[in-house]
Amino acid sequence: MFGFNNISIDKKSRFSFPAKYRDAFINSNENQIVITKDPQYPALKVYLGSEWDQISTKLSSLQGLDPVVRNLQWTILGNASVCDFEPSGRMQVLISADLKKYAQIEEANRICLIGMGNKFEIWNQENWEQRQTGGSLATEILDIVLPESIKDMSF
Amino acid sequence: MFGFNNISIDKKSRFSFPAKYRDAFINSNENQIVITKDPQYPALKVYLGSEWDQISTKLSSLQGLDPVVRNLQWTILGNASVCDFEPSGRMQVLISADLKKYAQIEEANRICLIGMGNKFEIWNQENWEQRQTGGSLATEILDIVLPESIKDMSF
DNA sequence: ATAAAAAAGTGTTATAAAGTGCGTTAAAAG
DNA sequence: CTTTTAACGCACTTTATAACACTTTTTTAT
Repeated sequence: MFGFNNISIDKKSRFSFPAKYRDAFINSNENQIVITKDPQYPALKVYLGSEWDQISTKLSSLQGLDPVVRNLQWTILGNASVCDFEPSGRMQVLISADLKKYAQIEEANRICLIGMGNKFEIWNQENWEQRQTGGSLATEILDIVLPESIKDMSF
Repeated sequence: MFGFNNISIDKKSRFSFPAKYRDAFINSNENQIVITKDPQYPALKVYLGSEWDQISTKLSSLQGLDPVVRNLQWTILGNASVCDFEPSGRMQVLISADLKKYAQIEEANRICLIGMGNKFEIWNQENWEQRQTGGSLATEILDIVLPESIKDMSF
């Protein structure tokens, strides 16, 4: 599941996955989708249920006294929104007001949905374009020193 | 699969692979083609499905908290367009509006398709000629410091 | 605490746009 | 001259989205 999609969100903050991903969803037997915050950028991560189970299990088992780990746990686990998902249906997902705000897509009625293989990212258009052209974003958090325990995780 | 081809794209932004590559496609049993952005130049990369599987698997497994890695993941994975491909048929492939724009082939109805062995590149004519004659392109991104993890990858 | 009102969430339908398939014409190669 | 290949045009199909209606939950006022 790859590629760039500029799609609309309706008045109730729902978007639909493009139809081209339907077969992949059906084949992987997913019936849940999880949206949460991206820990580094003003963007959202969208995981398939099975992928989320792995990540959340691993992340929540880590040593919670390390402040970097604890921050990741708060950001990723503490903001996750689990949605029932019917791949053979409309593949619609609601974005909560809180997550919209975090990704700065409050007023816009369009989002960029980026397929990254086993997960998706959701960006507001301006931020995505700025990232693509190498521009930096005010809110990005890059210079953290990662503890060994999460260096092998790919969120 | 080598060589230079100047071919047309139709009103719906589709091009067809030249017939001379048909046997090679049939022999390698490909039924998918993936187009994505070239990370350094305003051009597109075209991979065979099997080749893409290798590249995307490796790239998505890398440490996603490293900003250079993440940029490559965005560019290559996040812009990939997977097309069903029937080597015995018309071998037609659609170029998305977004990729057209990136490769600066918006208005033109011709492209240069360059066979590079196991992959192809798509250029707009002027950019290709400028590259061939040693000219530089405004948008090229060459001076990134690559992390060890991707130094052995050939995109 | 209860009822009314408002807000939030879910689902359906209609229409325009985008994508796909295929036949025909034009051009190139043998 | 015949055959193959590339380009074009059209019709059909699928997809995306906006508008609308309905249901559930939350809030507010009595």
